[in-house]
Amino acid sequence: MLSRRAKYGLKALLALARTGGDEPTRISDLARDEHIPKKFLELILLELKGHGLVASRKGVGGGYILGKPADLITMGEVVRILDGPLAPIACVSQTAYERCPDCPDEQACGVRFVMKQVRDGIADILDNTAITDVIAAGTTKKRRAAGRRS
Amino acid sequence: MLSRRAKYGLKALLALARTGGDEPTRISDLARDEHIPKKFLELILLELKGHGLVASRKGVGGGYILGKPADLITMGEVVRILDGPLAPIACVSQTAYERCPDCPDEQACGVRFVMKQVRDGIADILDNTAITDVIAAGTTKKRRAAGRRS
DNA sequence: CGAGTAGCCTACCAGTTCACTAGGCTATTC
DNA sequence: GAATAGCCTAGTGAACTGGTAGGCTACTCG
Repeated sequence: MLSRRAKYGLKALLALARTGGDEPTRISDLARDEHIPKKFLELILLELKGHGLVASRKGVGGGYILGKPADLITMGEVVRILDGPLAPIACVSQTAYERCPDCPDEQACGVRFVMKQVRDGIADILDNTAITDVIAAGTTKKRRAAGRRS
Repeated sequence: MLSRRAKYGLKALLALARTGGDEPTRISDLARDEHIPKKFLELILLELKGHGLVASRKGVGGGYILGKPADLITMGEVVRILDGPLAPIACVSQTAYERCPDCPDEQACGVRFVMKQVRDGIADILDNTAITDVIAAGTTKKRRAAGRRS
């Protein structure tokens, strides 16, 4: 499950990427346009800033801009920051591996076997989709974006 | 995230499928062998029974057996029963669709666009993997089970 | 310089979910 | 009819979710 935190964070980043320039966007504008509770968004952006995905300027004329090129920000990165590991179960996570206490032989575990495939499938999509890809798909959305991935 | 409920449920079903026959297995045996809290497993099996995935017999010599052929029980079905929809976000769910209140145009939503792919990826794996497939993969696990899916 | 703006930071909170546990009831078998 | 094994309802503590509140700090512009 994608939390609202992650959903809001993704929406905000997409919005920032769409406006493009180095003119910062205020939290309140972002919140209004994307229908996100302002104070909550504040927290989310702060966390994204901590990971360098966005940068901010204070005072009049301040706000947020992207912290690095939009094509270097992947959906996977954002989701991992805001929601933690992509893996449905810790014993198949690349970034937060932890073994199940109740598993005598990990290699023989059927649940793990299947969930590993699921994790790989999710990661394959999210780590290979940058926010630029999403925006591009959006602008050409009427004619079924084919061959989306590199 | 896969809850423990779902994990335990899957493990129990796999165990029941492995023993195969029509000799029922007791909850307490299942719990001991699979390292699952007994009372918790009881609840889980009860729910699976409600959906016909397992059947039970009471009294001496009683216990649980599969409620239908193992090759007709998919991982997706089990996860949906115990954990709800596979979709990471409700607006892309097939079984529990719900529109986001904060989305003016669903077709244009970038988050939805990507999460739809994720949902489809997850469903493709889980709905096409029956518990027999998992067991088969386990017995041949040393030589890299290739071409797993139909 | 100083007023206003806009982000920063800490704290708090209600509601829900998760992972169990308790304990009695009921059906079945021998 | 006693033992067994599943059925069923309830409860519970801890963690997480999705916010809100409110003051502080940095920055800009006149």
